[in-house]
Amino acid sequence: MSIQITFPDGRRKTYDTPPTGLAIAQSISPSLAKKAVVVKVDGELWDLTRPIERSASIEIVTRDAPEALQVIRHDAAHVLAQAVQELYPGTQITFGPATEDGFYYDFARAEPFTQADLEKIEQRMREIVARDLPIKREIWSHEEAVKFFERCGETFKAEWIREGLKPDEPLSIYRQGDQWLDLCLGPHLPSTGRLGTAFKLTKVSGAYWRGDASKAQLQRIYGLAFATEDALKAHLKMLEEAEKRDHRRLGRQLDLFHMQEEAPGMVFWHPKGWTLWQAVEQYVRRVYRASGYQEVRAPLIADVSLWKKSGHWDNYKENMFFTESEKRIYAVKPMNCPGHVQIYNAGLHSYRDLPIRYAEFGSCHRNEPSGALHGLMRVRAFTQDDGHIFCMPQQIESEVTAFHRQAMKVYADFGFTEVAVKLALRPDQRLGTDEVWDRSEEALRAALRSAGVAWTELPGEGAFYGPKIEYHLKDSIGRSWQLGTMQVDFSMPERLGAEYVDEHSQRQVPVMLHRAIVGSMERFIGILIEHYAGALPLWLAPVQVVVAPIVSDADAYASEVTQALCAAGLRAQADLRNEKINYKVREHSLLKVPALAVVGRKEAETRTVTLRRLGVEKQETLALAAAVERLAAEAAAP
RNA sequence: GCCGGCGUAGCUCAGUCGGUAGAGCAACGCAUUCGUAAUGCGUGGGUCGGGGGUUCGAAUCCCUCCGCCGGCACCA
Repeated sequence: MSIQITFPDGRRKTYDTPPTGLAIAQSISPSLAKKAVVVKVDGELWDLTRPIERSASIEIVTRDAPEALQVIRHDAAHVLAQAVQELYPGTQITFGPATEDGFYYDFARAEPFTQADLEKIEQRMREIVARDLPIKREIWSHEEAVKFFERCGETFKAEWIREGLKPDEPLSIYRQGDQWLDLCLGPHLPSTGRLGTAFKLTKVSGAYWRGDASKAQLQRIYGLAFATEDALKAHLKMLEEAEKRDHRRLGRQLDLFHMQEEAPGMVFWHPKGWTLWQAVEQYVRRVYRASGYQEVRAPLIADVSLWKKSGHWDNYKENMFFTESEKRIYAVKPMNCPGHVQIYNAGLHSYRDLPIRYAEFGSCHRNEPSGALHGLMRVRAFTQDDGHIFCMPQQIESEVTAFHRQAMKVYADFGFTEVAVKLALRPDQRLGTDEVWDRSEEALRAALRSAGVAWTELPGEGAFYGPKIEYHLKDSIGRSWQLGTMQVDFSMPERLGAEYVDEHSQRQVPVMLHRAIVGSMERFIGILIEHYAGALPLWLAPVQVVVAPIVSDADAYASEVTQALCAAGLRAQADLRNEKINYKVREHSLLKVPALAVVGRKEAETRTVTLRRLGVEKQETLALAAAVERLAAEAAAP
């Protein structure tokens, strides 16, 4: 028997007996063996202790390699599980994967874990690391594994093996020390000591068994884990910084909006916040016009009969608000599409008129589950930059690609470049035949293909009336939110009786495209605030310039400067309070005002202003007219 | 909706063992006119999220409702 191992540099070595990754590393250098985490065998990550029984190319993965992190994190989850079972006998193990910054493990236990428990558990984890228990991989048969876990009272594990895994496939079991083991795909570190100390348990929460709300609720423990202490520290620092960018905190600090108990999930916009809103709205309105949309406005409530016809009653009523008057029941609109179809239906349309594009800053109410609400990101009352395109099937692709280009331009104008594109496919609860869904999904794929973008697909996540392209952006703490969307809908136009007359004088049903770029104004503004940490670019800033006199002798001139700035279309304010300039600079800096125009006696005499930009200590003194001109030019919307 | 945590002045927060609520900032008043991130002194401000209970007495203990926060589920 001869096994040929190829190294990354192309060198080869022949072995008589199957070597392990650890042995190979050891033969290269003891320090490499010490740093080794796993071994990559023909591109696949293997345990260092697993014999390599065939010729292969290998690469030793050390703890500083990016692939090492997921192994370290996954190991941390297992060490957590062992610690919990040692401390709390009777607790069942379920699943515990690595996450983006650490790991979690779900346990079945009647008593929830407390913060004090977390400290004890983390302490025990450190002990398990110190014990440096060997981690060994074993292969068990399906039947053997089910029996074993049932005998131990691990009913969740046993259920998973019975229902989630194929009976004829052998299973890998990882034994950690003599006592503890878990079913796992691996790979793992050779021993618990290699996990290191750069981990920290962070939070507990509930989680449903197999992600299903109708099944048992488990106790999830989350942790962070990194290769080094420094990396962990850096991550904690990052989280602290992210908290300062939180739009809920900044919304209060910058006096943009508030929410209160009487209107959960609904926003009270303050003057400054509404100014920001208007800046965004006016920008989007220009986009509407430039891309051939006609702006419309539909009622906020309509008789339920309309929502029964549209399919919302059957598919969406859990999320709708209702109201009643004179024995009629009305629904508060959760979407704008049926309203736009009514406007479309008010006239007769020729195929020559298509595509017809309607747009609306559509105010929608959705009765979202209370636990889903989250600042401006997830609300119950929101306004969409909604639009519906009525077109013929052969026009779908060009409409979708044009929309895509427009959307990417809008995101770039607001400073966003990292937009994730996803394609959400047919959900279980839906309208229309499979054949129609095939067509709709393929139409969107074709458009994305021709736009030349990369996308990921999300099976089961489409709207009940059609598949959708989703545009996602991340908030300050890395949560991803859907902003824009483009959806193909072959169902609703027919249900609501939309028609056009084709070239043969025959009535046809148009296709409807649902689209939004910023998505919800609320969510978009939340993302904007976090993206800029409150320091909005000049064109969006609620207050663009504050004119601050140094002495009251300059008050009159300061008012004149303010008027000149306002006359040039700038949002300018004078700060005539009897405060020192230091105080004013500090306060307006904290309020993230992008430009400060300081005027003292000197400026008043020479009719100049001294400009100071947010966060920049260097100042520049220039003639009043020149300053106005410069700021006005800079404040122009893209 | 589910699990857990939290709710005290406009904001950020303290409040011990159940003994009748406090700080800083902000606000207001007075003084100060000052050149780039906090001028000084003084004053007012609270149904301790709502309701109920235990107790001689509740911010504090118990029940319940509401909201918020973290996660899960949901998310056109």
